[in-house]
Amino acid sequence: MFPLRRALLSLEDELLKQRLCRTREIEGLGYLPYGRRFDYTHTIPEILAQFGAKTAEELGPAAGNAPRVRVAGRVMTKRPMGKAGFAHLQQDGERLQVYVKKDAVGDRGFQLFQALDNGDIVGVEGYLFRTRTGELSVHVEQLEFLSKMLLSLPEKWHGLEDVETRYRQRYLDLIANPEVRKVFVARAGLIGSLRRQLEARGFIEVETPMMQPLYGGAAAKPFVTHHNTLDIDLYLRIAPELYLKRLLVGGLERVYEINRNFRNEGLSKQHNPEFTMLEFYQAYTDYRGLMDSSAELLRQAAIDVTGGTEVEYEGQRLDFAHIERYSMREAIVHFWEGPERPTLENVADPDWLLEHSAKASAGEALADLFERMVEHQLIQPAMIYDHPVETSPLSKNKPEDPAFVERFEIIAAGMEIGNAYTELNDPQEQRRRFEMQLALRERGDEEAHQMDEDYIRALSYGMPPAGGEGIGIDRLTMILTGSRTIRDVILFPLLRPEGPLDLVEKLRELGAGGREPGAGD
RNA sequence: GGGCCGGUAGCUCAGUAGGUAGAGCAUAUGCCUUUUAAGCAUAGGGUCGCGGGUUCGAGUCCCGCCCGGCUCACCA
Repeated sequence: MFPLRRALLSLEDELLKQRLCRTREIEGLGYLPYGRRFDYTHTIPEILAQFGAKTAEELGPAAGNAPRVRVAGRVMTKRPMGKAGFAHLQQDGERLQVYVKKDAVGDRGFQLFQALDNGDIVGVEGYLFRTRTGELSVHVEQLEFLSKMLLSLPEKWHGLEDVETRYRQRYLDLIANPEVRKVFVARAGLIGSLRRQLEARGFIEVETPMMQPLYGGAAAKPFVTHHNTLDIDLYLRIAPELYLKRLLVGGLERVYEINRNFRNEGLSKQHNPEFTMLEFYQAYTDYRGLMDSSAELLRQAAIDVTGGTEVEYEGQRLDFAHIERYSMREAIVHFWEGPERPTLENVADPDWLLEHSAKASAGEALADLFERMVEHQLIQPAMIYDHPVETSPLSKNKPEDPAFVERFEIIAAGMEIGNAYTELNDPQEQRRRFEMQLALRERGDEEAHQMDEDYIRALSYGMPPAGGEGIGIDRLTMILTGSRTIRDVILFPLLRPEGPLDLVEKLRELGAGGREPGAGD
């Protein structure tokens, strides 16, 4: 019986088969196809930095004092020419050319060079020189094999363009598209900058539960999971806020956490279900104090990541050295989009507000108008302060106007990138706010805050007056790196799972020396 | 979830009016000891996202589905 299968190998199978043969060939030459430790003298970027400006004369005569180096990298291009050849090795997003000549590496070394495929990882030892065309290169005297690429590299000229593949196989994106690496290096730089600045101000980094029995600190739908031994449902946190403020009660007066939040909501250019937030809490300050300190935090972060305070984003220059401040009412009047620009009297008039929004209360209507008519107009970084109490269940009231709270949001490029307020520390008032939220919940608002009695208990032990702030790391990274979508600043953004790949089966078949178990004859 | 757009060789892309599926890169073989999108010659490589329908004939037209992108809704 002949099992049904395609008569010919597909191209992909053929490439895989060829490369598995190559693996045996490399073994036959006495090299490990998956090598071991390789001590290099320089990384490729180090070589380029150190010797990139040196002339051929400065590098020295070939056999003489030319700098000797050991470097490793992935073969990105290979140009064999008879009994010699060139290749570019890539490491840390940068490339260095190597020149491999049969006379210099010997028969076995040159056979290995001939067996190299694009994508393989090798180590070389030799001396630096400049080619006839002037390119800094390693004249290889010893070649070592470090790792085999069995599949094939994306096209050398266009790189990897397919967005879906870029996200699903980010490693390929990182190999093929050097600018992608820069984005993630910048992201790490942003987080480093924020940590350094906070540490310098006496903040300590803490970690609070990601799995919580009650979810709070934001208005969002949660993910639910289950702990078997305790047999309880837990929520992946939508925010760390209520835990961080418990730490204020405990006397950790300056704390911060940089970690993931999870919100079970839609995906968009600005939303990924898991996203990274910096939250920090500082005892004895208030939202005015935070406005000043976060202006400095952002200014310095922009400098640390981009080298300056002005950032180009989607054709606009954003200036992080001058962050304007508007009250929410002022912002609505100032940035109103469309006809019939309201006056400050209008936006202070509950009747006018309720006429212009479908929301149930004047405060919610104000916030609704701000989001609908104004937020996306705020391109330059801005702080919008004095939010209505209805939408801010954890913020402290303004003493002169209890319908408003001491809160501000940081908006840039039309996106909310931060949210901060003077923390409500009165347990009685907090209880009333939770009760307001419960009333909303009973009216069907799934995202209204839950009653968190343990949090009320913590406040009842006395929380110092404090200010707290959250900054969306992903969105800030977008702005500082010019990324149009949040998926471009998250290494592995959420996608629907793809179907079976069949790779394991192919490897099983080809791994058995190309024989197909059950193929019969 | 709605609307619009897309999925063709490993990669980047063409594919006219419905008439035997193409290019470049990559791969294989040969030549080539300073090339660089190396070059020259030759060759192989396709479930046209999946399934159904219309038709003598479908990559192309129709229907359903899968995956992705944009957008709207949602996301205080």
